[in-house]
Amino acid sequence: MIRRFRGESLHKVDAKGRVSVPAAFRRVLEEGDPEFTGGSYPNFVVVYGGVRGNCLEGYTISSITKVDKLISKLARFSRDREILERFINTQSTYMQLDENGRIVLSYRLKEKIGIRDEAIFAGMGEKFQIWEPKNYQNEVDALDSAFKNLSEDENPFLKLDQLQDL
Amino acid sequence: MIRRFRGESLHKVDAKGRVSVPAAFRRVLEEGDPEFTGGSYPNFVVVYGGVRGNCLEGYTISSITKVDKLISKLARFSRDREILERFINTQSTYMQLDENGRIVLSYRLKEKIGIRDEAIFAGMGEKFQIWEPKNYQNEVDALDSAFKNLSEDENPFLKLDQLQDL
DNA sequence: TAAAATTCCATGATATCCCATAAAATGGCA
DNA sequence: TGCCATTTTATGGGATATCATGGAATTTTA
Repeated sequence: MIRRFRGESLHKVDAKGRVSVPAAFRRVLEEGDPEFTGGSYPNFVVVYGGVRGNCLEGYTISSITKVDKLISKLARFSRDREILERFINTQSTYMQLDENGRIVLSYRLKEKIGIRDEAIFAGMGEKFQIWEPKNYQNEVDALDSAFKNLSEDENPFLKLDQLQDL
Repeated sequence: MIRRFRGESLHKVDAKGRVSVPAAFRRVLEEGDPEFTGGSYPNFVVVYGGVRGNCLEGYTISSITKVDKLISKLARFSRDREILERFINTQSTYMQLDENGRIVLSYRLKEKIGIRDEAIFAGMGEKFQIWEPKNYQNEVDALDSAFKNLSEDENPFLKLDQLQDL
């Protein structure tokens, strides 16, 4: 089975910025790090810039490697490549779980997404997101109402099955 | 794992031009120098000419070697090759980290990119850039607005997914 | 030999490691 | 199926190592 990031949970962020990564997510990070062995702790990548400036996004090594390889196919000095590198490499950082399954959010990262002493982790399949709780609730509400306002043929659930037919 | 240059950080440049290279970048430089051993300090290459005259670009030995090989494929006396060699070979220099993980930016280099007493290091995957902070902010803003003004089918993120299909 | 560059040492700040504990989840097993 | 033993999690505190930076001493070089 290829595990995916699923579920949401709330965690304390202590004075040093340490926060536990949900245990279920750790399993996915371990599977997604080719160099992970029982004795070590998995590496992964956190992207903090990009389209959504209000949350952090965590990627396994193998899924970010896929993205990196695609970017490397673009012409070395092209504007497109520059934009993507800026969003995906410049505005990201490697992280490693510590022995207790935690990571450290630097002051800069906390500030970026408005986190003080609590964080919400949300599974998004191939990636997960880290949100400040209030912002997260707003995001959920916004998505909810956006969905309700869609017409029948805009319904993404229905589009899913159309994709399958191709 | 093949580490890539990720993240951005601000560092002081002292009167002698010394500046710390971000610790995370040092690891990449070490991995990218075939001759690096535990006891030594990694060599790498800084390009100061190139497409953008307003920042320096740092390459690991192995990634600059890739670029060199690409250039070598061009016809020996072609204008293209001459131009590229001028930018990548002539306008570049070898550097080595000192024991504290610093490099020295000569007066000439600092002047070239307008640096006084602070520098921003930005990870760009296979290379990293060194910027004067204000110029860097301008560049980021310019990229941001360039990105925002793109039409749907010009979006480099979406182009990535199309690449995936190839 | 004076200026410039390089090496060596010092230090405060930050990040990392290591241990401790309580709560929760898991797993027998009668 | 109810209870206890064991493991896993979530969280905190203190010790230690690394990092960023400055200054002095030494070497190079022009």
